[in-house]
Amino acid sequence: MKKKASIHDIARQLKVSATTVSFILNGKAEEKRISSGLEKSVLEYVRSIGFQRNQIAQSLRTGKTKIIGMLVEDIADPFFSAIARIVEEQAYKEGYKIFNSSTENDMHKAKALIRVLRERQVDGYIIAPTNGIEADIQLLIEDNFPVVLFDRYFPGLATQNVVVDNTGGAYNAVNHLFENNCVHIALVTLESEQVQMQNRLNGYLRCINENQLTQYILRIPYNLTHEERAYLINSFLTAHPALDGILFATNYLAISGLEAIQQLSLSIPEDIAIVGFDDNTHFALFSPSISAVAQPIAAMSEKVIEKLMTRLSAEDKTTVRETIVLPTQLIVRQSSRRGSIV
Amino acid sequence: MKKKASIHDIARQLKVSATTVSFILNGKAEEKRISSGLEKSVLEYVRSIGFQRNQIAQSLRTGKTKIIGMLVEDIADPFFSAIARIVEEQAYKEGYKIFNSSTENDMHKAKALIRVLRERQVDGYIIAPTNGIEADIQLLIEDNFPVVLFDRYFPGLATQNVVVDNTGGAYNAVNHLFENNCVHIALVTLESEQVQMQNRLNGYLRCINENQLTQYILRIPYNLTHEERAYLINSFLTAHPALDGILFATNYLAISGLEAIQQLSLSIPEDIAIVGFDDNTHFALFSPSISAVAQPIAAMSEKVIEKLMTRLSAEDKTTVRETIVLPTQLIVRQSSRRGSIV
DNA sequence: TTACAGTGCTAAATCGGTTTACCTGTACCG
DNA sequence: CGGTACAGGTAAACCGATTTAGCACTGTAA
Repeated sequence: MKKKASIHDIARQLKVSATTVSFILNGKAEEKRISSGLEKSVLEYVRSIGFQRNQIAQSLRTGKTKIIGMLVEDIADPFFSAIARIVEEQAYKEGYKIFNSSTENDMHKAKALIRVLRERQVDGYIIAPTNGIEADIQLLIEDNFPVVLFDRYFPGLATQNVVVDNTGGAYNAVNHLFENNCVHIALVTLESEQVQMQNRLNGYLRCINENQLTQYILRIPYNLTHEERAYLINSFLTAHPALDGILFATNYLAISGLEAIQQLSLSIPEDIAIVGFDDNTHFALFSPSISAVAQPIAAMSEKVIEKLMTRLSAEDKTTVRETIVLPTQLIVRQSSRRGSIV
Repeated sequence: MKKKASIHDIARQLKVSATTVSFILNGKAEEKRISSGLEKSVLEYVRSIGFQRNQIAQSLRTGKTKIIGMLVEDIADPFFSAIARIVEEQAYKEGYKIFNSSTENDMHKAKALIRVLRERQVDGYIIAPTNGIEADIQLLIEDNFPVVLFDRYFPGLATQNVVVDNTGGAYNAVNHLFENNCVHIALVTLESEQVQMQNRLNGYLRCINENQLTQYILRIPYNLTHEERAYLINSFLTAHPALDGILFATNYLAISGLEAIQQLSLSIPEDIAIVGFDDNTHFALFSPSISAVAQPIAAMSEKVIEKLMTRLSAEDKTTVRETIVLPTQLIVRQSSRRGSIV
């Protein structure tokens, strides 16, 4: 392995000091009163040997790694991977790299990952938090790290948060089902105390109560397989034959629900109308196509990285507490169109 | 921001040398003849203050960052994100983190990303290469970096490669269509010289020739939108009304193809039978469900990381050239079942 | 008594940058 | 001529770990 040239090697070759080379490479030639002749010849030499600075050494000295730690639920989930993609791209433009990790919504994994990220000296954090890591995040804040939470957050923490209007999105979806002649509308959700799930539940309940309907709620445990979820939904549908509309609180619950509905040979939307929370590229191509509450993924990602970058480059290191709520959009497709009551 | 404790701070507190602390923290106490009493009290103190070593400093000194650079085509693509997930998990177990970046199959982006990863001193590379970066990878090899290519590779390079049997997979898919009574079978593929696409083409051609069928090939440029692709496929189908079977060479081509077929109101599989290359969780839920050539994603990911880890921990730094070809599996669903010729 | 081995521990160099504090020489001013 | 300002640079400390070489002491055998 060829030994890589260092700034000192360059200095030696050109018979100048390493300080000078460093100044020039950092564009401080003028500020530090290096003659433009010398500047030019150093830059020329640096280019000619294809020098690349060692970022590790730089990080050690400056205390800045230009790395952002990101914790998502599952990087293979289309929602999170779409966000990761945009965040990575924006960060790249600012010279940052991302350490991305999947928590699987497991608090112990999340805690361990935060620990690793701290050892790695990341400059800031983007986290879709699991339950039970409130204290760990509090410690990050106390140590003055920029932290942006997204998708869900802890109301008690002084973080910057970027979420969607889960309550409104769920309300609109249920209301849409009601307007399409559904009167026994169920919510299939996760057994989860996370704020985004609570809000989807709240939106559902608000609409149910406003219209004096009966509530039907199925709570599915988090770590089940697709088949197990489909089985539970199947049983639920069988137990409540009156159901004529369902809001699925997540993307993959909708997928499992479709499976169950197929098993029972119910037809959509005639027997039962459905809407999913969180849209999916494929929903438009199912037949019938699936209605969904779409989250503004690009806008979310950009807000997340924008907020983090602002904190990272801020002189003022005081913590900011701010929650940005982005609107959802109900995309009506075939699965929920049954002609309105009128 | 609380100043984090360093190994020197610990040494000062305990009135021992930093050397001693370092030895103990690295489990070399016995080897370096540190008394077990001292070892215990250092470990105790370290635990009590929740000390975390600075990995940056460690990396600078040892020359190992324990970071792997990974280049995929698009981290938001389900194929790549599924692989990224497994690779990340395995790497984590060995104490490695991953820098993941999307090349968008753009050679300039890929080159720039490799440069960044080098500056960041990553220990090894996992790359789904784009065209035109053969030379850049060659440089990595010359500098003795472990490099594992996957999904596609350059036959001329001394890398370790993990790919699937693209030729066989395509052959089987076409053969399956033929056995299901298709006689005008098209291949819808990308305008790409990459080896995996060439091999899918070869598999198609082999089966077409063996059975003396006519070849119909549509090559779609790489960077089109879903709508543009659907439009091209629509025109192609219109121009060749005799077609009764299609193999789509990628996941998203199949999706765009479905759109085109819907537009033309053709019924699947009666009018036209289809098979996609690369399976998708949702294909089973379409109606009709979509047949696909499934790639062994878990096996690929594990091979990739296993090969890289072996090279990383090898004493012997000589380059290994090896290509692992994993089998694909044809998953027959409704979209291609039309009763055989018999 | 000397020499040698082993025990227990540490000083200092090192990795490759950045940054602070200062040095030397020349020009200019009054 | 003395003093000041500025141009053009550099030496050395520093970031926080690892690692090499070796020091001081004790015990033991010749």
